Amino acid sequence: MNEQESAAWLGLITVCQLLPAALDSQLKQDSGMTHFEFFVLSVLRFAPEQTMRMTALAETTSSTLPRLSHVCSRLEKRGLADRFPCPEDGRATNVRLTPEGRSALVRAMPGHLATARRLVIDALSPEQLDALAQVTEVIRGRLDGDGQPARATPFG
Amino acid sequence: MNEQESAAWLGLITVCQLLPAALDSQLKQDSGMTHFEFFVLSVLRFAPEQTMRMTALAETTSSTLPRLSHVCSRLEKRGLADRFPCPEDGRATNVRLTPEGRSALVRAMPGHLATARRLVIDALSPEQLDALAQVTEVIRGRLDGDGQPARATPFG
DNA sequence: GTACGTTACTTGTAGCGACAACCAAAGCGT
DNA sequence: ACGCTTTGGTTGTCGCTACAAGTAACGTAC
Repeated sequence: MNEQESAAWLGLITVCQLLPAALDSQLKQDSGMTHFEFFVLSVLRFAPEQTMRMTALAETTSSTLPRLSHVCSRLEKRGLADRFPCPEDGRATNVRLTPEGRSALVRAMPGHLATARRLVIDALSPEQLDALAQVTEVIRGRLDGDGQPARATPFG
Repeated sequence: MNEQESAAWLGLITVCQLLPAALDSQLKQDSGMTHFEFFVLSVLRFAPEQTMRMTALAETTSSTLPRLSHVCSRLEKRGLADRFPCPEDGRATNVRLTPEGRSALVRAMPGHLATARRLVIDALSPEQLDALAQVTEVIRGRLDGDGQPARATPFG
């Protein structure tokens, strides 16, 4: 690894360690919820009927099904969401954002948005934002197409 | 948040969620250690005498002291590191990389490096790597100077 | 219609990190 | 020398996530 590469790598893993902690900390303190919980509620909010299947929700939140299941249990216990069996598929479960969930989300929004701006968005130029979006998209592609590929050349 | 901003933000938090998991998974599977443990060993390796104070190690690994303490306990239990009181300061503790720790690190290196290349480094152009290094550096600065500032204007 | 495999979730367990409480040694003022 | 504060670290508890195992419903082949 040359100097440029290790600078980028070290920077990335450092941010990956610190940023989630900072987001969790702010949301936990100000709104009593995890960043992941916040994210789940956010996604639900823009779904039709504020409702989604567990699998779909897990996919769009880049999470695993067990994790989401646990999180939904907590949200349900707090009255922020509720689950009911899917009418069309007896195996599936639907999660729905409750009015309380929606209002909790709305209350949490400004503080979280301010944090996002302060820590990241307002710190970067438009060009840097663009570059960040591109870079993260590329990495996301690699992470999705994971498993054990490794060889990318057509002659592998 | 405009489209550009939300693309960058969403991309970043997604990567922050997936990348650490991927790194942990690979290292756990192939070498039986966490990415953070690997990182700690890596830092120790290049310290004089392969030795560092807990506080200094916590700082350079961007971690908290309690966390590092727990991790060092585990490493010590596995014989990869050992701790001894600092001669110059009775309050302080020194951590040292053992020969076994060094060899475990060396064994884990190639696989981890390959993963880093596959998921991130080889996926990006030199310009993108540069941009990534810059962006993460800026964010790191914001995260460090955290606490409760928020107001940056001289008239705040 | 029944056996088999797959899909969709849930639950239990174990491990790691955050936070707070704690203890001990230094530094400092008097 | 004596307290007070600060610094350096450890320990205990709780909450969250990963992983594995379990359950239930669906689809399909026979």
